[in-house]
Amino acid sequence: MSQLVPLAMPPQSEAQLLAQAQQLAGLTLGELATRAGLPTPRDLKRDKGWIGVLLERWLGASAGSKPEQDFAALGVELKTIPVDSRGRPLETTFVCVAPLTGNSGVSWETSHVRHKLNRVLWVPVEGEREIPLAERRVGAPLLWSPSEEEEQQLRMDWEELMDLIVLGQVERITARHGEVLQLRPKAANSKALTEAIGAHGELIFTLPRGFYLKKNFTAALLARHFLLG
DNA sequence: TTTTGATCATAT
DNA sequence: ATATGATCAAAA
Repeated sequence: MSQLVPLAMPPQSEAQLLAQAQQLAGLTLGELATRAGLPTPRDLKRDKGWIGVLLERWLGASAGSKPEQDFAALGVELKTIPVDSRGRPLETTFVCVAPLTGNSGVSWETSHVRHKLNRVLWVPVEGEREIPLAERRVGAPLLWSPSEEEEQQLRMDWEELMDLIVLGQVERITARHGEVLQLRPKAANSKALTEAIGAHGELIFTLPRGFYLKKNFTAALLARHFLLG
């Protein structure tokens, strides 16, 4: 009999990671926070990453803001995803910041997007704002890697977006570009600027951007899990 | 109601 | 400023 406690060390195998995640399914965020010794905020307005941090603790992720996969030894990334009562995503999923300079010769194969998404533990969490944060339940986890079709979709969008960035068109990119992967601001606020390439090859300053998975993509991946799994 | 653009907290 | 964790909220 193993008791329900946060993993004190990183899991040693995918099986151990998945088993721990499965133990959490059905429990509320309030229970998990209490048992992890964390206070539960009234809402997420000023604690947007709180659920992710809470689940990192429970699953023994190498804590904090290291530029690594959450489970470096396993090559696995953790993503919590807010879902509605039917299991459909309520938000897009941030993947990583987009490199706006130094992109000569970059390829999909060596991209940060592909690396981050190579292996992901998805943990759905009830996300409707009508449900008090402490009462929201954790769902069944899904250990996922992109199918050939999914990788192809991601690669097409990534290449389109990166082409525009390299050609100095970053400021013409909107969230409407891309079928499954989009580029949107990822910054503290609209005054934070970073270097990029301008339309005439010059250095410009623009908002930092991030790659996000659109809801159609994550919805399909979760649906496949719930229908087949 | 849904999506796009903006934003919040923390550590380094 | 960048990287971690994302959700908020104005606009369409």
